[in-house]
Amino acid sequence: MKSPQVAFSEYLANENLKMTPQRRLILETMLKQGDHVSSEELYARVKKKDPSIGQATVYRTLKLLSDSGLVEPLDFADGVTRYEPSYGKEHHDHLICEKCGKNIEILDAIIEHRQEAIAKEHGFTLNSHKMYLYGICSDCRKE
Amino acid sequence: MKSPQVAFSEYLANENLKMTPQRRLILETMLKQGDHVSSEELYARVKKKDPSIGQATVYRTLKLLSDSGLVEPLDFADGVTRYEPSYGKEHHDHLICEKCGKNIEILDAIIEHRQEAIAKEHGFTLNSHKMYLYGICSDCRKE
DNA sequence: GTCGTTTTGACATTGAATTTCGTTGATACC
DNA sequence: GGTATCAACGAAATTCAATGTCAAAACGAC
Ligand SMILES: [Mn+2]
Ligand SMILES: [Mn+2]
Ligand SMILES: [Zn+2]
Ligand SMILES: [Zn+2]
Repeated sequence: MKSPQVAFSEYLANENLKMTPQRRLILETMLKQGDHVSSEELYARVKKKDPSIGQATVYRTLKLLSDSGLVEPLDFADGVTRYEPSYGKEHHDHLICEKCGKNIEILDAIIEHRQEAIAKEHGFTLNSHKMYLYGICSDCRKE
Repeated sequence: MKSPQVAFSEYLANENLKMTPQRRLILETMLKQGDHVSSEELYARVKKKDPSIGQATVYRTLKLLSDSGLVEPLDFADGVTRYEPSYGKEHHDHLICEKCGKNIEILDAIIEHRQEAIAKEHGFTLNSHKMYLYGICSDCRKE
């Protein structure tokens, strides 16, 4: 399997776009950062390495990373779009505590299978899905 | 089962809020309109009946209707929050064509059951969930 | 009627995300 | 080397849904 960096370079080349130091740094930071980062949060982190970078570039690059499938946009309903590295990673959904924000990654074969079946029943080819479960975790329930 | 109008009045009374002509009209229009309306769209429709109404009132009333459980906010990822009447209606999720926007309401007992089970496995009490399936419908695939 | 509270509509403000625009920087060709 | 071309950049302006502010109006209690 190609490295994310190579996959991104190939995507850019394919779209007649260029790999740049900024794009490289943003991808690098995103991969290190791990999960569920907002554009603002990523911008702050990137700025430490390269204070001259603009936040429009971070927004623009996150869009490129989404389009290329390297990164997945998430909607935890907290007012900002968050992202997680998705290249080479198994798909998963999220179980979120509405009180403390705790976020558990879940994957259920039965659900995934039913989603495909439902789409097929209605004549759809399924491209993607979003599923978020919202509740209260055991820690928060104790209080 | 109470009518939505009565249920809303009772909710308002319970919260020490008042039923007003504007709130009545907005609820009435929402119920007639049916499914998947944005606040702007609803505002346009309401304005025809009462041109003096302000759109802040529509936003405010939609919030009340959400809080009271009469209406459900939806996120079809098109940049605006949409709403549908939910009082007395069975919960459902959505299967959306990414090309033509066709929107099919779905409900799968197996999925709903698994969602509960997953939450329980992780010690969560499940409050709600969002599930959207995105794909291409058969009509759009023909072209 | 008066008083006190809630609601309203007009308007201003917020904040994430996008767009604009002049400059920078890489690549290609000579 | 020089220079023409064009994508990409950073700063700032703009967009747009949604929320907040505020003075006036409506309502209810008395
Ligand atoms: Mn995740
Ligand atoms: Mn629906
Ligand atoms: Zn919690
Ligand atoms: Zn379609």
